[in-house]
Amino acid sequence: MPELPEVETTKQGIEPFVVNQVIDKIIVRNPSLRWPVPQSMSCFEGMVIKSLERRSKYLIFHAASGGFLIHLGMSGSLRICSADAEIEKHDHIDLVFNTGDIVRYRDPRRFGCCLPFEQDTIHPLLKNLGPEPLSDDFHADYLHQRLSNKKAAIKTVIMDAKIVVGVGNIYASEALFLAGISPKRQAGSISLESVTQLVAAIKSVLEASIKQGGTTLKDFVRENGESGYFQLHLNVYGRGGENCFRCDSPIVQFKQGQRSSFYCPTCQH
DNA sequence: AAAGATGCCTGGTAGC
DNA sequence: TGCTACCAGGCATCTT
Repeated sequence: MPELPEVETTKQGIEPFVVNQVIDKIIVRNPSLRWPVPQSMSCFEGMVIKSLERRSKYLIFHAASGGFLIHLGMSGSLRICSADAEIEKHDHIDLVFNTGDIVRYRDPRRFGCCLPFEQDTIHPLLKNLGPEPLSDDFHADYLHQRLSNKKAAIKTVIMDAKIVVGVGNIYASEALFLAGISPKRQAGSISLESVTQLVAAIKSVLEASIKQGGTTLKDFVRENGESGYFQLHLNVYGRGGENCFRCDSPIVQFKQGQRSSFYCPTCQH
């Protein structure tokens, strides 16, 4: 699953092949993504890509006029191909550059999207997003203020993109473990001191993961975008029934909303 | 009205 | 070998 670190890794991987390059052709083999890929994507043919930006888990291609955004959903990837590369089953979109390089979008589950926006507009999907977790705008006072009076469980709140972007299911569980906070805790009940630890934990988990992504950057450009959180040392995620590395008591798995949560009842309160 | 809870899209994989 | 259950991100659409 591309989480924020994977999207950042992808951005860095394709950037040299994209920025200041001209798109010759956009081939849409299957427009049935989360939302249909509009015909109007062809308007970018002949245009130069001026910059590439990541916001939350969106990649934003800024063209000479307007641009488009790509979300990788949960199974999407972008990779650099040459013209003779074999097209595989789930390769839905090609951005063919006049250098001969192709940015190929693959997404088996088609939960992702590719949507254009007009010059000087912000796409509705990018409005109302909270701060980037690794930016200075995401700090303890901010989060503590946003949590105040919230009755929902802390885990669901930190996964809410209006509060902070890019904290997926895996990182939410891991960060709460590092901060010693139970995922069930009512968000508004958490002290500023604990929130401070939580903010630090979110940043460190994401930073560690981006570092991991960096190690696979070369492989990514060569062929596959498989880079991974799975290389991370996971303390609780996916470890239901196994023993806590810190206290040796069993990790508990349960459902929060529709999602699996993992925590150590001894270490997290 | 705002906040919280639920639904939905899809295909790979684990388990039998 | 084939089947079913399960999982996941995040927006849309309900409830309360």
